[in-house]
Amino acid sequence: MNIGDVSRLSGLPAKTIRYYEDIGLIQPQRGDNGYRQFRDADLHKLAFLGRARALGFSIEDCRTLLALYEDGSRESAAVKKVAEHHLERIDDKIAQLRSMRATLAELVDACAGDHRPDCPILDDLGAPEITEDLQAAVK
Amino acid sequence: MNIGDVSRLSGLPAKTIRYYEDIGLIQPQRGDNGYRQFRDADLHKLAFLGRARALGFSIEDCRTLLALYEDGSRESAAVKKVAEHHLERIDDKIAQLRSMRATLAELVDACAGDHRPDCPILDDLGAPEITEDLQAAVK
DNA sequence: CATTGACCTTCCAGTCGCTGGAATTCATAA
DNA sequence: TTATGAATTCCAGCGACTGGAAGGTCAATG
Repeated sequence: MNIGDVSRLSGLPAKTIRYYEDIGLIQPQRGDNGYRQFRDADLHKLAFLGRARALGFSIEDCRTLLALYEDGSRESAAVKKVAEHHLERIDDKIAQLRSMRATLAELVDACAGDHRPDCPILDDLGAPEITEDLQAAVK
Repeated sequence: MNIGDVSRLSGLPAKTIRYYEDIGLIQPQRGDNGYRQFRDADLHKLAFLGRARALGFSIEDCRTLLALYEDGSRESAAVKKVAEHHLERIDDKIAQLRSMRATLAELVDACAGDHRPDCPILDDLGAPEITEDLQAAVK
């Protein structure tokens, strides 16, 4: 199989596949013409990588997971540890985004969004210690 | 004020402040010794940028917001539009992360995490079409 | 006056995970 | 033969910084 075929089959761009070879995630053989020759095992690895990346695992995590995948004597605890750690990072990120979202939604709600210049969003960015709530509390 | 002072006051690393000057977000003056001289207005801008970045706005959004902030004749609709667009991107990101999280949590739950090699996480990454649910459905 | 140490400067390189583009070669069909 | 498409390598760029090297400046101390 040439790179175009595995690209179509795995759903990964050819550029990405070459990059994965560059960083040592896969080692496809080469034909006489210099073209990469992919076997089923290579395609399988690429599909594995595509799915791990879709779950948000970093490339280094993917490298680890792939090694565990190929190691018949692995302990599932090792895999679970990687996944749990990643899960925590995802949770952290979600929490951070939700906090941003909450603040931003409040500001968007408070903004008239008309032709006038008055804008609670800019007010907050310019001086967050004087928010509507605080102003209300002071009055 | 020197860069160390504004760094402490704004909470932004000095490196970041220099970077913001590089990309034209701020234009501090220079003293005879070549040191950047920050005025209150510069500090104010930096604080504004720090808060906008903390809400996840891109640098280009920040540039836009700063321009609107300094334009007394802006329309709040313009600000709101930027913020709403950003809110949508945040929502997209949260949705994507939650989807990842759900899949990953399922897999982590299904994994014994002991000394044995059997691992539903690797099974799924290796061949997602045969998940536990599907296996159950087939049986 | 010399030295120390904190602070400032610029510039270059690296991060992460690709992605785009240029220049070139190879394969295949009309 | 020629056109087209697919493959190759290499270099550069994205966003938003961050680290580090090499050197200049400042204030205080011995």
